[in-house]
Amino acid sequence: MAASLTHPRKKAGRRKSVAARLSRAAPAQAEGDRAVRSAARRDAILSAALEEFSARGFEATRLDDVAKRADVAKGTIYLYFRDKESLFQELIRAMLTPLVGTIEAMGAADLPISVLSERIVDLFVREVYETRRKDVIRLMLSEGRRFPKLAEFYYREVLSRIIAAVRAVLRRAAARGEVPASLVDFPQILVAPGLVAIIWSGLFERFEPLDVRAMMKAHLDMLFAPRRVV
Amino acid sequence: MAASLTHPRKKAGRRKSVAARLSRAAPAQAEGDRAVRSAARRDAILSAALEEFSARGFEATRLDDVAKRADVAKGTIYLYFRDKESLFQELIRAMLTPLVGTIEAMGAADLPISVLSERIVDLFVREVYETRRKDVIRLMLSEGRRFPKLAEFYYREVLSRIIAAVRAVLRRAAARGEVPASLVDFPQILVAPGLVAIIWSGLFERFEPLDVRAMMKAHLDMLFAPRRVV
DNA sequence: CTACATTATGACTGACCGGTCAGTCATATC
DNA sequence: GATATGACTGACCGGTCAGTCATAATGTAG
Repeated sequence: MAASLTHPRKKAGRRKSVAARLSRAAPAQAEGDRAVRSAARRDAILSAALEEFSARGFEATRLDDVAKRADVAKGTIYLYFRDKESLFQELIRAMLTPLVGTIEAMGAADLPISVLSERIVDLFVREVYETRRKDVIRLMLSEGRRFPKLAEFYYREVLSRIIAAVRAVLRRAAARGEVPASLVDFPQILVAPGLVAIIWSGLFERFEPLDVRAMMKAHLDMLFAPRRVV
Repeated sequence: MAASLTHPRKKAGRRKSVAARLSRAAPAQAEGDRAVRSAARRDAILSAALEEFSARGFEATRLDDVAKRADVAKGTIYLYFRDKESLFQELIRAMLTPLVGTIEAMGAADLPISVLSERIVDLFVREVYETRRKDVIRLMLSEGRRFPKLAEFYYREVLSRIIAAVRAVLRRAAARGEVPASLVDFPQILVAPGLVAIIWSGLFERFEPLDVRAMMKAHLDMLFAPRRVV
């Protein structure tokens, strides 16, 4: 499965010719071939959906457009997903679930604050901000409210685990006196500027650009600065 | 116009009877009476729109429902607003514009950081978080992307002025060494937890409640804590 | 009280779109 | 070569809803 979601929106001739080409190329794995092509289609649909949903939002996205973009008939979508909402949720799940492991891994290594700070910024910028995940998170923020199921899934499977990992790191750092203890109570503070940057980039970037890296760095420097008084 | 936006959703009999009642009650100010009733209707519509929009989002909100809630026929809405989008934008404008003055006023007084910190939290909680403005800001975040005009208006008339006011305060504080200089470059950091709290309350409050006051307090304490090194 | 103006109404229209399903055709199987 | 399979298609249907407009109610002036 492992959705690649990169499908480069090829014009492509009729499916006929594609199939014809493939049929002789790999006659051995008829079974596997099917599965592969099926997964590819699913990915194409998810990728098209990502594009459309993040450009227009859930309600305004037409499944006709998703189909067109994925080079697929509308009916095909319904072979892979129960309905529009299901497609939407699947998209978010596929994009955000992998983040958890990455972050938990980072939390496992017990690093000094100075290194950690850099890692956090890097992880966020490279794995989220410069990625389609930025759009997916934006979608989550915008539409989550109208999909309680989705919000719940996201909280249970993603957010709560990320929070737990971050807390663990913060707790150790706090014990060493590297960060204020109250940060352990509100790990949200740590990521707040990241979220604000995502929002800002969608709404106001064109009026006033924002240097995410610099902002996060500045923020972490403030949080992690050595104190006179604890 | 000064939209009150509080209209308590009265069932109310047919307009006929209301008018009949009023017609004898205040015959003197025919002119003023009209203007007053007209403004009241406008407010009723805005108030109903706020309710519906913030419950369902822009696209999913039916003008039929807004009309019903405002105790008005659908056509009446079109006497006061050009179209659905116009109603939406007007709503946001009416709710958020007043904030600017309040914040600029706060910025004018040159207060020590300890007092200021408290004021900021208080202002946010009392004027936004415990208010319908929270919902309006949520709407702005969710839908702003699909209304570039709205985002631009909001940036020009509200955000940029708030940022300017906040920057002025921060600059003075930084000069006194009370806050890190980099905070002047990224005033967004100051409000980031407030925004996160708004988002959180909409999506995850039911799983894990969040004490906004405490979080903002904690955050500001970190930003404003005395440093060993500048 | 009549005539005219203003304001309000809600039935109606037409575009739009999610979801369906009868039919097609490439491929697999015999 | 003949037959079976099921992935795929896209025209179509039914419901929805923003926006319109003919009509009605209310208010004003003479």
